[in-house]
Amino acid sequence: MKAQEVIKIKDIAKNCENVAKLMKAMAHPQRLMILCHLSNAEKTVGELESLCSASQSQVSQFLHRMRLEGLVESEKRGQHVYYRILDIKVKKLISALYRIYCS
Amino acid sequence: MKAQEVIKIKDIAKNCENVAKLMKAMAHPQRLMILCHLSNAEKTVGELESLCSASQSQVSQFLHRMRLEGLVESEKRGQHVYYRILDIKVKKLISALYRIYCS
DNA sequence: CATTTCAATTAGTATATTATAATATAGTAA
DNA sequence: TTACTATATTATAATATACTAATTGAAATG
Repeated sequence: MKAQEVIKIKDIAKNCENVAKLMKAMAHPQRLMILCHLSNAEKTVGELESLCSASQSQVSQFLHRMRLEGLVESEKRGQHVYYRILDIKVKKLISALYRIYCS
Repeated sequence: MKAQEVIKIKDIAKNCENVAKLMKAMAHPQRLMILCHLSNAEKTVGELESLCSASQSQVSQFLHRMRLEGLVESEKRGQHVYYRILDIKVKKLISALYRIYCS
């Protein structure tokens, strides 16, 4: 991070609604975990279920919400539904979080 | 951003609770706006009130919450209470958001 | 066709969040 | 003391979110 990066408030202001909305959608331990897993590769609902130790219903509901908000997209192939990240901003943000928290 | 940065899930997993908590605290249009203003310089409650077009009560409650969660700290000087960002991670995250959304 | 598997949906309850309005406190100035 | 300014607190109502359990749907397999 640049030491003294000046945030131009006008630039942020017009985006605050959108940014806050995205953050809100991500701001849940298991939704965040789901996104982290998806940021590496697409996964099926069942895989996410065990990876995130959440119930089938919960995972399905989390994914539903995140699909509605444009964070992820799904595709049915064979007997599974594969989910992957749709919004590139989500990937960027996950990377940023990774750098901030895991370095 | 590196094109194909691999997120190590184990690293994230143990932090998901904390990261989600921080994001949740930031994930509100006006709280985010407050933090953006504070990321440039400390401000009084009254200043934030007009900068963020929120009611006195709202700003006070937002600040209270964010103080409880360790995002900001306050100091009384003269007749004003000055707030500033306490958690360096908040500054880093705001910078990251700025880069993602405003470039 | 019947069964199984994977996923989505629905309903119900509990909890959290938000906005608003009203009131309280603390410090300063007159 | 009174009045004023800055900030905090409280109560309430409306809305949103989260969790659980149960049901449903649809495709695949026997």
